[in-house]
Amino acid sequence: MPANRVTLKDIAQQTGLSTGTISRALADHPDISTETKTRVRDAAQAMSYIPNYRARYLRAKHSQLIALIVPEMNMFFVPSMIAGINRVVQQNDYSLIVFQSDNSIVQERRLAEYASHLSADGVLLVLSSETSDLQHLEVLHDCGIPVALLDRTIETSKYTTITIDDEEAGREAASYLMDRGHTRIVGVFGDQRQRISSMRLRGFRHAHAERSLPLGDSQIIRVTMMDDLEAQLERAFNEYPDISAVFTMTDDLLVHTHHLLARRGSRIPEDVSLMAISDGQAPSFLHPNVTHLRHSGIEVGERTAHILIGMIKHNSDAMMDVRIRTTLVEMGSVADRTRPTKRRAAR
Amino acid sequence: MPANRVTLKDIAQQTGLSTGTISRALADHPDISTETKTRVRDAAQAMSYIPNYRARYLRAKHSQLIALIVPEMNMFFVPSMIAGINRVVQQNDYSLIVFQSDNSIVQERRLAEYASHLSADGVLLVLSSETSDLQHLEVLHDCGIPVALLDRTIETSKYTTITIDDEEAGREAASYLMDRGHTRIVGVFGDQRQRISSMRLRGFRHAHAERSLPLGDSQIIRVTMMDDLEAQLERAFNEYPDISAVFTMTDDLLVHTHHLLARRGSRIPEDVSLMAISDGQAPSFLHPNVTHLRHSGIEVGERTAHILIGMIKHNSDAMMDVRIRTTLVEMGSVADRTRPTKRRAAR
DNA sequence: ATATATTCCGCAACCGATTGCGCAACTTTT
DNA sequence: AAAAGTTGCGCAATCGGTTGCGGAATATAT
Repeated sequence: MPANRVTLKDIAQQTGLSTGTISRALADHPDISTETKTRVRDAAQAMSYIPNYRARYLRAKHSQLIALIVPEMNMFFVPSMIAGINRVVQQNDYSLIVFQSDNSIVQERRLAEYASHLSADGVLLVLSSETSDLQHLEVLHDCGIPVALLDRTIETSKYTTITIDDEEAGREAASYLMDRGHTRIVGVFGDQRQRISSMRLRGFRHAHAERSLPLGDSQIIRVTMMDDLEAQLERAFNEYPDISAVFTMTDDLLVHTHHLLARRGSRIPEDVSLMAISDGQAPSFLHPNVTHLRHSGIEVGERTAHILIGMIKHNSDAMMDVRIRTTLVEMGSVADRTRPTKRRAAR
Repeated sequence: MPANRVTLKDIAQQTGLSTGTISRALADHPDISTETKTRVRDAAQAMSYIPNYRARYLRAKHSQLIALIVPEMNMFFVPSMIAGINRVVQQNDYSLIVFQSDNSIVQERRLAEYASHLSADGVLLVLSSETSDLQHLEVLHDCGIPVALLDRTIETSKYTTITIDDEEAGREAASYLMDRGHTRIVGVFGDQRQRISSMRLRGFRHAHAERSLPLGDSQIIRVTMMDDLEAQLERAFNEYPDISAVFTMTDDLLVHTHHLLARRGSRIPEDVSLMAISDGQAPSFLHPNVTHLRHSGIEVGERTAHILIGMIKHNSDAMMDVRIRTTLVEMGSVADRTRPTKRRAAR
């Protein structure tokens, strides 16, 4: 049953007033007497009136809608990021509409257009892995819809971006390990076409250069297909018997690497130390807990949402480039090789 | 810059036609000549026209919008469920709008109302843990908006529900362990106010009853705060030294339990076997991989979306109760105690 | 050449709510 | 008691499309 919705007109008929009056009464407009207001409100209640936002926002230029486009619903990071965004969005009386691009630029374009069709007030975008330029976002720019890119992005001077300080995180992770006497470290990185990967790798390289440590090709693992990881790890361990630590760039890579290390019988941290960049969830349920540079998905989400809403409210077109720093969380997956005895103190 | 959007009227002015003609031309209406159509399309293209869906759907009674309300963005299950929903939704030219209730019934009510304000064509709902009755959904029912409850739900004869066959899964898990000689099993369950928890526990109990196996109170762990888990586990192991297996009801509980078992030095499966109900992600990156009864989040999402869209299309008010069966995935975390030698074959 | 049928497009109402303007009725001022 | 000011509400335009109906221009039939 379609159950045709009650409209202002229906209430008007019922109460013998005009739709304009009903509208104002419901909106608590000062022009309407208190008496009428309560009468209207009661009638609306009784008839179970439901406002039609599509109609309302047809006149207004805003829709109170913020669109988020993510490449995939990864189990790591994305959920907490969405949670963060959602909180801020709801606090500011917006609604979040989530789209998934399936890592396809075609989809991404389609969704960006769709967001404009819905007249979203702003768009949050985590770029798909296929995306190498931002032309398809001009639709939004043309409509005057503010856009903020977060997490996975590419170089741009046009759009506001909010990212982890990826290069620094990569450098810090490697340095942390080096400080503890690890000189041969395997780095596990993602697809190099993504800025997040190349930057973290750059930092990793940088740390080696700073200390003039050699860095062999096989020490750097670039994972495009997760299936390749095992073979590449084996190759690295074969080529460099002195490997004492592994660094993984993301949670995804961490859990897989952790599993492969366990399978090959490497004890952590006795045989090999492990370190990651993570939001802290995966490290805390792996055993032993994994020392990592933490970036909170919630924080990234919240800050991004704040920034976007700021752009909407102030109609600002200014471009920002926000880098969020990571914090070190030591959890016992890294052995200190500078000290002769490496037994961990019992607590 | 607001950059006032191009409307049909603008194109009409530009081309010297009427808005009605523009609308029909863009919609490929047979009344319009091919020549005019191309002329209009070119003009629209040149002026970078963006249709306004709010206006379009103001007349139509449908919005092509499906709302999903989840209690939280759990890292397990929810992401894959959303992915499944999203795929079907997009395939059918709907858009998915995701809301998060933060496990609060107040939020849930608010969001249900909001969905009606947006005139969503359908609502998908994973109940919050606070929800004990479904009164707050009547808004939707009154508007004729079809609703489907999935995953976490409560008993209802009014709304369509799509769930895992929870009781059967609990029974099967326990039976599987018993078949392998485990007679003292610890079951780790969630909040008993949730149907999903009580049902899985019921199945667990049922399996014990079937074989007339004793089931002590401490064998059943009910986790409301994750912090309590460790103490309860310890108590169980102290009280029943013959515990040989642990069953966890969800991924969440699995990873925490796995971590606690590792910390207390229990080897899996030599010392204690481990089994779960899961969508298969967590079991595959824990070591050893965990044998589990698998329920695909994607499948749940897809089937639910299909059902809801069916309800929308056929304007059906019929209530369904769909149970999705789980499938056993053996991965080596369960030892067979019925055989004298328990060494696993090397591959 | 007149009548009938097509083709192609414009007119205008409509969806549901918002809002500027105007006006009657009532109150207050002089 | 007439003028001025308030109060409370209705009228009607408007947002941006969609669509039934009608009608002019052209093509086809008689």
